[in-house]
Amino acid sequence: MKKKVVVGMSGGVDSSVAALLLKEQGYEVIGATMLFWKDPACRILPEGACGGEDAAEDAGKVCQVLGIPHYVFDFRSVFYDKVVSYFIDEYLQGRTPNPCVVCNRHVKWEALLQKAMTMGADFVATGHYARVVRLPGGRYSVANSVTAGKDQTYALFNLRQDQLARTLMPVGDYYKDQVREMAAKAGLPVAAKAESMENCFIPDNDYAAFLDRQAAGRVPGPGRFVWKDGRDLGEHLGITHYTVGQRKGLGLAMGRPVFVREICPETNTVVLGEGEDVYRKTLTCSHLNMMALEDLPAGQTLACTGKIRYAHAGAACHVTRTGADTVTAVFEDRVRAVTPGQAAVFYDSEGHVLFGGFINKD
RNA sequence: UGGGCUAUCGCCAAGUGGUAAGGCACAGCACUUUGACUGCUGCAUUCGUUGGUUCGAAUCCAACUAGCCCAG
Repeated sequence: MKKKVVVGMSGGVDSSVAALLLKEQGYEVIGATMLFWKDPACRILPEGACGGEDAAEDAGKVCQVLGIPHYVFDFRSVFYDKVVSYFIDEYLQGRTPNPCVVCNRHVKWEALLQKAMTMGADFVATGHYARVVRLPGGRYSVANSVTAGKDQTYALFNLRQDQLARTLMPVGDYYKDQVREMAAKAGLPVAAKAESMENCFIPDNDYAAFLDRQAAGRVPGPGRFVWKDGRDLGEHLGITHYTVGQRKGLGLAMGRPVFVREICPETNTVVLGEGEDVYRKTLTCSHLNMMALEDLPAGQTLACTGKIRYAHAGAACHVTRTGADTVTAVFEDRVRAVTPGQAAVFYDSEGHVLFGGFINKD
């Protein structure tokens, strides 16, 4: 009997080709588009934004061409509870969230997987350029596909073992150009579609305005910009407008570039410094999720590569278990803008995700 | 209202007779399944105002205006 797989389809090329490949591989494929967000205040979603209505429309067309069924799942309320509210809370606490990581864990691989199971599916699939690998010890991990110009494993670090066991990423072995080619050859209407980018639920990318709308009354107002030595530099728009390492948008003419070094929600203050001041050698993180590594016993130190943001090449470091749910990483060379709220993901020399967590302010 | 100093893009600031550097800020684009970082491009026909000298002035002269400092 054919294995059944539900493919999360955003209406983009990658997930469309994922469906195509699975079909060719002999799976019984079901297309599924998830509705995440619909903001009545902004009806225009950019090309490729996930979770909008035109996403469903495009995905539907692709499914028609492929001759597979297409479902639309309304995940807007889970998405709000798990992703949007997390996003808001983090900003209100002066942290910088990564909604994609959280969405993957709690929506794409939780709500969707559940739905797929109730439909009798064996797997869930996506269009990520990554590979799910089963290690000799039996554990699952993800690795960057060698063909990927960019790494997508960072955003997947938070997936659980049982989720990975039921995950397929069929485009993980191809180059982007090949994927577009396959899409074109199969006559998929989305072959030439632009890459999706930026936050899918804030199409205009104006975070601060989004927070003002969504968390009206809870957003801390203007506060003070303070130099690293405590000197007052003027008024800021509110801590939700800034993130560690930020240079642009401060509105301060200091004669040279200055950067956000720290955000202090307790005092509603944003601490600034020179570019140099934003480098650090250590970080601690919590809310750990173990992947290739089953556990890191207390006190034990592990040499690995750490990434502290999506587009980070990775840097050599040593991590040590310092608490029940905390780990400290010491980098060989200082890393720029360690930002509370962002994920820290650790890899072995093969590029497998060992584990990861969320960076703390310390 | 005695004396001195200063007035160049939103901020800082080059320029001292030959036809407006640069930095910051800001804007746009590129990059990007998060925020950032980064890169590229743009950004004073005009130098407090009004006259004068000169072939030619932001640069010299005069008056005026504004701010700062020192005096009584």
